Amino acid sequence: MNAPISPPALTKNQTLVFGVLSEAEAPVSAYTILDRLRDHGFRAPLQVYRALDKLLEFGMVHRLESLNAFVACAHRESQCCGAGHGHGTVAFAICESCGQVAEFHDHEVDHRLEGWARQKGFRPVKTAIEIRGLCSSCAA
Amino acid sequence: MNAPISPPALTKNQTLVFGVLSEAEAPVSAYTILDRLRDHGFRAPLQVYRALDKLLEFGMVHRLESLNAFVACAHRESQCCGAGHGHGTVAFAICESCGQVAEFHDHEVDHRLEGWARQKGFRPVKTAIEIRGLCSSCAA
DNA sequence: TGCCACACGTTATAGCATAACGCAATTGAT
DNA sequence: ATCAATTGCGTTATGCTATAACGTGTGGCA
Repeated sequence: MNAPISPPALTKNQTLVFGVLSEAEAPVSAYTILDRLRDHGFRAPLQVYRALDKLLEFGMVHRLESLNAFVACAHRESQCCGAGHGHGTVAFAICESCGQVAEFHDHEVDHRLEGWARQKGFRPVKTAIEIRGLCSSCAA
Repeated sequence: MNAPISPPALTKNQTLVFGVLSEAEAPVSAYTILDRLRDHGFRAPLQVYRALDKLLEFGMVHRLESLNAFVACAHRESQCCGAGHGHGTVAFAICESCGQVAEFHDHEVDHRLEGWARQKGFRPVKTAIEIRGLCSSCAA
């Protein structure tokens, strides 16, 4: 369930924004994206936010709530969950030293959170799991 | 582990800010807190943020990352985990219709996330789990 | 042709958070 | 008692994040 909308061809702005996120080594804020695209004609925040909205809708990027920043989705064509994706909630581990983000998901966590919701009659729409800390390199 | 610092006597500003959060039925933004305390002499955002920083440190309030807002901690003197608290990560279910927030924790979720971290050598500092959706009343 | 949906561009504004300065009160060791 | 260190406080200014509201252009399609 909760499958992202299938990605149609991207528009020019969407392509540019996705490109910035794909090349980045760490989450990027909307205003940083704007700055990096000034040479491509970007002038206003809305150009970025509108592209981001669509990319989020397509499931191609994630928003990190605790950072107010964005990353390209790291698990396209990926590992588990059988055909395609449509995995459950994605969790993020964010290194506060080097900024790198690891993306993963865990069925058991999903089940537990779903179980709580079912029991309480809460209908989940979107779940954020973000672990801030130090990655193995930085914790050494 | 991760026990909040024991709460010393609160200062005047901390008491006022905590009062606003305690009486609120839903998360409150820093600027809303400011507005509600203008009659008590609050004039600037920093008065609020400084009090919030301390209350967060004492474990008396939580910040909701996906909302940029704050709530009083709902599980003082509480249910599980044996003596006192010192529970693990707290999760929030946030109703996007009525704004109410339910606070809970789940050991199994904690264990799974800790397990992932241990396996990856990631050292967690603070974890946010926020489920946005509709509460049972609003989903009806 | 006329309508609709959608992306886009621009200006303005709203909302969230902190830097940097200086003063006042408290504590606590000498 | 006094000095120094710490902590909270107040103020001004600034920066970062996000959206409202308006108008233009383009492509599909009855």
